[in-house]
Amino acid sequence: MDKILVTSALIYANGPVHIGHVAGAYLPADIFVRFHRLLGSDIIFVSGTDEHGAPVSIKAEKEGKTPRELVNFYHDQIDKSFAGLNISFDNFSGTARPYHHKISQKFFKALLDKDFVVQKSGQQFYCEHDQRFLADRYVEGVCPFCSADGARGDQCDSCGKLINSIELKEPKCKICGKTPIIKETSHWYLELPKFENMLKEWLTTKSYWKDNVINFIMGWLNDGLIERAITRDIDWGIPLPLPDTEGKVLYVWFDAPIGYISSTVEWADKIGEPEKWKDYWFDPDCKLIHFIGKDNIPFHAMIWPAVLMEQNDPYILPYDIPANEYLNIEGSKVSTSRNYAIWVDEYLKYFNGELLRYVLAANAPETRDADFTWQDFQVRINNELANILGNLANRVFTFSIKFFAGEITKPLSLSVATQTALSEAQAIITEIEACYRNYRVRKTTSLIMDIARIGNRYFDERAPWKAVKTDKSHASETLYLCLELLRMLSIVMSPILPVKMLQLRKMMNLDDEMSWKYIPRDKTVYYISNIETLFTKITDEQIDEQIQLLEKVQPETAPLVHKPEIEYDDFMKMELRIVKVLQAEKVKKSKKLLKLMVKIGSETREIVSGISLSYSPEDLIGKKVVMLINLKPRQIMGITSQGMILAAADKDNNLSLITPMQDIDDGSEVS
RNA sequence: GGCGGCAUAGCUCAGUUGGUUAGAGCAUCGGAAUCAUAAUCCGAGUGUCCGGGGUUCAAGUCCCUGUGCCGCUACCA
Repeated sequence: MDKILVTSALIYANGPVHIGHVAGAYLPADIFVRFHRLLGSDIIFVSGTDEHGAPVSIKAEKEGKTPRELVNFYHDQIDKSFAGLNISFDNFSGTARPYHHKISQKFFKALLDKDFVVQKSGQQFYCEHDQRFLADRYVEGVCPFCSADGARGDQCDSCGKLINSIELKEPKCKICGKTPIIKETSHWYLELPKFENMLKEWLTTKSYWKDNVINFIMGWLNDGLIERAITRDIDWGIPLPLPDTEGKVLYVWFDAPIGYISSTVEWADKIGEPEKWKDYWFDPDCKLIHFIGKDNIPFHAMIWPAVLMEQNDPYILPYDIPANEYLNIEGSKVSTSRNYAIWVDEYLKYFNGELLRYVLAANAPETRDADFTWQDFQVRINNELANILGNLANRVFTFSIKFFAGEITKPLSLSVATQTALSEAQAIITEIEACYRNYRVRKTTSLIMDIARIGNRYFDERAPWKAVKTDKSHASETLYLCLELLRMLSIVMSPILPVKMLQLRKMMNLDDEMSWKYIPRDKTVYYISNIETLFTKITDEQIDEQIQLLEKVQPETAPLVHKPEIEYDDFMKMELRIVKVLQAEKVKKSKKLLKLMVKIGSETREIVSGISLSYSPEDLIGKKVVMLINLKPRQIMGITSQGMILAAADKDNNLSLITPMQDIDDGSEVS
């Protein structure tokens, strides 16, 4: 018997769940787990919310809550969303709980004692007013690269560039708004280079992994690994288990995967067998399987195994990491910051969770990004679930009741047509089993529908509505086989539609106990009663409503971060002029840069501008734009840039050059 | 610029280690049937498998190259 420990990626507890999360990490895991429960495998399924880190603190402060209150709020909301989708975790924990703190500290200590974690000092912003070090995201200022406003300490949203936070210009503390100072601090680093060979060797045993996972990791390994800081200076996190380290916590990406363990420990406690978690985590025959989205590959396939390798306890390493791709919505990428997503709690206000399970299973992003459209949702529900499957059940049930009082017994012998239909179905079921094992949910779904199609075809060919008038046993046999198919379907499809399949079984007076091995066990008599519609159709109006909701989504207008007031003289220091673009060409070996020759009245100058993604050289030649003339020249890709062209950038970094409304001579000053 | 991925029917996608005439569902068209949620079933058509070259008896599949899109990464305002 297989022993399996399944995890779904911990979800960040600063917002709700969207269907992309579900399609990538939760539904495939749940289907896999439910299938293995049918097989009788010894399997448990854990996950939880990732609750630490600066984004939680910042959001909590904005909403006037404590981090714990915020995290609890979202934990509950997320929990409800998963319940609405019938995701059957054995335990769904959170990383702010004592279990997790204890274990994470132990992990850190083990690595520290073995010198895989080392302390190093460096410089960081410190706010004297708030008396604490400021994590990257707690500092905002002017980007040192693009001079955009509102860049965070770790990254500038405007140019997308990663920033070494102390290089941020005009830094401001995000809590009090005051200017922080630079102060010496120290952090602990995970020495990943020491793991390089071990990881490479380990990965060679993973030939059965999905290509996307292996390729991604080998790319990183071949580039060489670098040490990474695993501590931060904030107060919302797991304190370091060391003396004199007040204000230092473990960085989320270090502690998050440990959440799988602490969730298992919590589960063992809940069932009253506190040591039971070791049966999984310490058993070399237990298969540890992480379901994640592709953005999580480096952590799960590299850092996490490295951390596990050097523990004092005999932890198992991941057996498989079936990472899924992304789910787009109506052809566009999900963007949580722009609120372009289908949130599960919203979805559940309109439709049954089982319907989403079906559509996401049928269109799972297994090998590449998939596209979710509401129209496809409607077609799949109406055409496949309602018409093919639901209607098969309905026509068989109503017929049975109408002509046989709902009682159908097994015939003494089966005709050739019946045997053929049966063996076709059995062949498909064998295939389905293999697909479930290999996480091929998409294929599984279509195979299941094929069984229902066999039922419909067989029913039509046998025409029981005619036979019932002349040969009742012929009609009865037809119904019997269809009921058998429905019974098999109720088992085979239960990992995908657990609740609907129970509902189906109830109408057939079958009990809730299901097992894969029961599939071939035919019933001698069926009693049909209390039939109801399994799947109702979705109307065009309902779909239009959803599409409109999606289109209505307004970009969340983030609060503006203002710079300090300046004097008129400060402004007048800038020499802004209209210039005419004479020449423009792409800078070789660069993706974003254009080299421009511009005319400023009597002068011409050469400048480099990072606008290539929004403008091609032909767009620019002859155009008049605004330029900052007296910016200190700078060498960029071997070219001296003597100034800066002004352009506005939106959230997605689409650029728009500033041009004069009416034609005006180049060289004209702007003020 | 480097690394990786993707490109197949009107749409969404399958195509296993190269091997008959490249498939499914949806949509479209024609027909059958009337038990059923107007549901079902049968039949039909549709393809420069992104372009170009190569290896092979044989290429959607392997190699090279070009184009387009995506991701990571580098330079960068």
